[in-house]
Amino acid sequence: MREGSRARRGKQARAPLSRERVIRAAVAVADEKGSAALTMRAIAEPLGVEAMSIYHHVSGKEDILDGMVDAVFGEIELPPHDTDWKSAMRRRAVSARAVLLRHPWAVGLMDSRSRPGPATLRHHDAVIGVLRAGGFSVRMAAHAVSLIDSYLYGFVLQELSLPFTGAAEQGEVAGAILREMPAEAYPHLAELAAEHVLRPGYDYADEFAFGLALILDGLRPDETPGA
Amino acid sequence: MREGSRARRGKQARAPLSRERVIRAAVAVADEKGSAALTMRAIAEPLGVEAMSIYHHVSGKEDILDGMVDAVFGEIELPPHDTDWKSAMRRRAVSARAVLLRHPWAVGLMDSRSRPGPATLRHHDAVIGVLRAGGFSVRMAAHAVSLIDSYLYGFVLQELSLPFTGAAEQGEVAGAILREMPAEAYPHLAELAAEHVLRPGYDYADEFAFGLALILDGLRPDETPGA
DNA sequence: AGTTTCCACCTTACGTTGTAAGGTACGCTA
DNA sequence: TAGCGTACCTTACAACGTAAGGTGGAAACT
Repeated sequence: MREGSRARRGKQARAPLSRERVIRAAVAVADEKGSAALTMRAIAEPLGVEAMSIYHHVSGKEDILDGMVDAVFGEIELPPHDTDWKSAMRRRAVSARAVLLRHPWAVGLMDSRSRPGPATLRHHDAVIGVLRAGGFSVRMAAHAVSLIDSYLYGFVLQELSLPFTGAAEQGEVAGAILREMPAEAYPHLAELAAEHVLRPGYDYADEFAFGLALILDGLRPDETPGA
Repeated sequence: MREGSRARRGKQARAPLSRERVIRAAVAVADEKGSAALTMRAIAEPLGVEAMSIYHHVSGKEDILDGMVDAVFGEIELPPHDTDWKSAMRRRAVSARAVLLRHPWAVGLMDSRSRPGPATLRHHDAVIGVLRAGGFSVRMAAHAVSLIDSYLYGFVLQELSLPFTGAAEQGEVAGAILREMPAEAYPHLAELAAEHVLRPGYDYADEFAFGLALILDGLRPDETPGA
């Protein structure tokens, strides 16, 4: 029995590490310095600790990455239960996109990381739950989750691979790329850039709502006949 | 004038390197050993060359990664011009998915890589071209491309993050995960697993067609009114 | 022909990475 | 007081990307 052994009176030493504190620090480093700067030494430093000390609380870097992905899922707003499934799915998707943009390294980590954490499982469980409550069959709920999440992750992936983030910058960079791109070789790309992307007010982020609406309107709780 | 200086008669030495040969070798290494094993030394070895020699033909590893992504786009079948836009888009998407599964590292490289190569540009140009020919306005074509590609990349991303690849393995691993997952904590997940994913004959790959059909059926060439 | 240039590749070396192995100091229990 | 566990540190190593400079033979000029 060693209950209460956590008590830590007097001698105000540095708070002890924990898996959670390590992962939180890792998320902060990745957010601020980028995922390439996410080294064990960089994680340890803001914790006031040497790199090797981390290994007493996580099993290795892979473990940290798993934890980071789960932490991100924990930030995503669960779909609300007090509306129709469509509004709930939309809210969840919008929240998820915001979170994934706030942690740009997250989508990149998602492939290669196949062991979901508790927050991830709870998240998916809630999403399926809302669909089931909305009248979706198990099979249709599976279809819907796959479709919505594919769109979500793919959209963010594309958004992140654009060489800019704000609508302001957008025109500049796109214009520069377009300039060094032979317009006669790629006429449709050139047309799309000139008449759409480079127009003032264009923001790729606006595309998200279009696709999401199309998908949600296409989904229906009742099994599609003959499928 | 040094035309013809490429002539290389007699003395059958090792064929000289080139950016293209380096990139091809890199693709082969990533395909066979995984993207983690994609080191300069690993790329050099099958070329019969030391790592540093590569730097005479590419500017660095980033350059190789850019080239690899472009090579992957080059493998994707361009949408055919001799059918309706919907069939063409479907064929292209199916081909793209096959290629991305053949090179599992490609989706992961796509974010972080923002300078598109010629094959990538030609690919996108052809896709937009088919949509325009099908009656899509520039604006609607942009919507459609964004939507379809988001779904495509996102679907493959999810497919790759599954800890298995064949339908056979699928049941086993999913069953194992489910066993160590408290069913009462994630009831909907458990239900979905038990009644859908673990059923014989289930294959996540089949989901692709469902979402793609829904998206393509939701798209229409004519501008949506009021948008 | 002799000389020079140059190109393709190699050697060596450096700083950084993840992490294995083992050391050290403090506080709890006996 | 003795012993031990916990929590952190030190040192060390193989492998990474790549900077800097070397080498040797074929091509190009005189």
